[in-house]
This record gives sequence, structure tokens and C-alpha cells, in this order.
Amino acid sequence: MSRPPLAREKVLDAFERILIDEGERAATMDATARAAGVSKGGLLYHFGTKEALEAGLIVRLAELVDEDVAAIESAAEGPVAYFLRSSVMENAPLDRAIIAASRLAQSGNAPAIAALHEMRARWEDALRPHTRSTAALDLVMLVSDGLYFNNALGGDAPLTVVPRGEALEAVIALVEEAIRL
Amino acid sequence: MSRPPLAREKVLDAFERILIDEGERAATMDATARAAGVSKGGLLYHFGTKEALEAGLIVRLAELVDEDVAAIESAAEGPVAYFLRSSVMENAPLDRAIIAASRLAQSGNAPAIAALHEMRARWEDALRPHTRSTAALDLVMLVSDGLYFNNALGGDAPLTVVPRGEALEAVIALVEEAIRL
DNA sequence: GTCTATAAAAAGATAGAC
DNA sequence: GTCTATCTTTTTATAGAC
Repeated sequence: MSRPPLAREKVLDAFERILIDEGERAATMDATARAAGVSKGGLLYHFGTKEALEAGLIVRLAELVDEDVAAIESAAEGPVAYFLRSSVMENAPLDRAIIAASRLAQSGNAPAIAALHEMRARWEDALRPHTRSTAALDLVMLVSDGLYFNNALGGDAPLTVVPRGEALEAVIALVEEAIRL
Repeated sequence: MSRPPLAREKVLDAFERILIDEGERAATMDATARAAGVSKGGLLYHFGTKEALEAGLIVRLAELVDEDVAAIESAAEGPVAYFLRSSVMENAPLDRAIIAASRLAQSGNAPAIAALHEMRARWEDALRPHTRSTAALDLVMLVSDGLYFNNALGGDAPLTVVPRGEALEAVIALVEEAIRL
């Protein structure tokens, strides 16, 4: 696994950041190049089209999902609690990749939609053995979705103040009670 | 309350539809005019700027939220069950307005963010008397968010197959058990 | 690998005819 | 109220120098 060129990663970081903070519309190649500190020509050497730039982000997401699923399966506190706690956006690389990909998905970007689908399927597979019924698994996934996508909506101003700390632990306790095997 | 001009409503419908199905990027004034069956000049008579067009959508959302909160408060089956069941996107006018507004919110559109915040606050106020704790209210809101925004992501291809029918009822039963007063 | 220059198309908006 | 024509700026992309 060779280290990718630094400029390439900087471009990808910038593109991701603009998608998250300012939305799909603002995430132009021009704005991305400027934010990455390279010229448009420089960007176009690494990503020849906008589609290639978007695809670069999806590849990054897929790699981070691999790591995440492994962490869920081996969590000491139990997969469900770990999964819900890690569903609160912490600005971690995976969180950022998910939000950026979901921005692309909303414009109908097929690879982004497929990658998010697969991510969800893998989470479900990892959690299924730890829930007592389909409804229980659905409940866990829905709460996770709520935690993620609520905070993802507003950029600076999240749509809602998602429960944190004590409040989050209380919700996790309610869910664990409801789904106990 | 006088009936607004037909062309104006057609423009708003078209703008909303493109935002939902194709995303923020595709929702240009040109594309909106074409989809509404009017010329760009015709559109600009009703909405002089893109900002005005976006504001028109937010006004529509606010009106639909008023109706929805009234329906929640007077639901025969109980506010929580009604609220969760109606959180599954049914392509109703309110659902469409929420998704369209959330597309705008993701670009940092301040009125859209404010309107979605207020909507959420009003839902919480309506449901609070019917939950036994803050955590219980959080749980209900998170499940609702999960139901909404998951289906909202993909346009044609929703991110996940949100539980419907029997499966949805099972989740609602789990939640009602967990939050019982 | 990275740059400048530039082309071709699409964006938001204005002016004015009907 | 609705249209066509036009202007300006932005966006994606190409060409070719360094």
C-alpha cells in the first residue's frame, strides 16, 4: 500500500471539506483547487474530471468503512453501544467521508448511493447477531441514522442538538433495554 | 387567504421536485422554468431572484408545519404513534417540503436552517407531554429523524429500505414500550 | 507534477416587446 | 403576466509551457 501523492490527498481533503461545510453547489473544481492551494491545472492532473474527483472520495469512504466494521465487531463494550456512541459525529475521518458522500448521493451520484448502501448493509450484518429481532435491529439502525444525519444537515448550525454525554448514554440505555436478546 | 397565481405555484412545485429528485445543483432557475412550463422571464416575474424562489419554498414549509402540529396534537391513536407513522415519507406535501428545505439547508441557506429548527422545536413541544423523560423524547425524535432522512437521501434509490407495514408497527411498539409514561 | 491561458457551455440576472 | 434577447460571471475542460 504505497502512500498516495500529498497534493492528491490535499485536493481530496479540500473537496470533502467544501461539500460538508458549504454543500454540493459550492464544491466546484475551482473552489476545491483554491482551498487545496493548487492551481486548477494541478488539480486536473490528479483528477481529470469532476467525476474522477467524486470517485476519489468514494474510494476513501470504502476504506474507512472497512476499518469501522472491524472496530464494531471487536468492541469491548459490545457492538450496539459502541455503534450508537460512534454514530454521534465526532468529525472523525469516517464521519466526514459519510457526510460528503451523502451530499453527492443527494444529486443522484450512483457510486455514492451504492457505497452508502453497502456501508449500511455491513453495519446491519455486524449488529444482527446482537439484536433479538428484526424490529430491534431496525430500531438500532434508525437511532443511528437519526444521530448521524441530523447533525449533518446544517453545516455550522446542526439541525438539532443531538444528545451528548449523559443524555446520549440515557438514550443508549433505553435502546439496549428495548432490544435485549 | 386568496389563492396564489397558478403559474407561481407551478414554479414552486417544479423547484421543489428538482431539489428532491436531482439535488441542489440541478435546481437552477433555467431548469425550474423549463420544468414548470414557463420561460425564464416568466419565472422571474414571480421570483425576482434565486433567493426569493428559495424563500417561497420556506413559506410553504411553515404553513404545512402548522397543519402537521395540529394533527399531531389531536391524533386519536396518540401523538407518538401518529408522529412516528407519519415520519415515513409518503410523498405528502409536508414530506416533500421538508426534503426540499433540507437540501437548501445543506448549502447553508439560513432561512431553511431556521425553519427546520423551528419545525423540530414544535414537534418536541407537542410530544414532550407524552414522554416520561428527556431520554424518551430524544429516542422518539431520533427514530423519526432516522425514518425521514434515510429515505430522503437517494432520490430514486433511498439509502435504506426503511421499515414499512408490519415492520414499522413493530418498531413503533418497541419505542412505545421504551418510553411509556 | 504543476502552472497559465483560454475555450465552450451554463449560471443568474436585466431590458424591453407584447 | 409572460415572452425573447442579451449581458456577466462561473464552471468544466483543453492545450501547451515550464
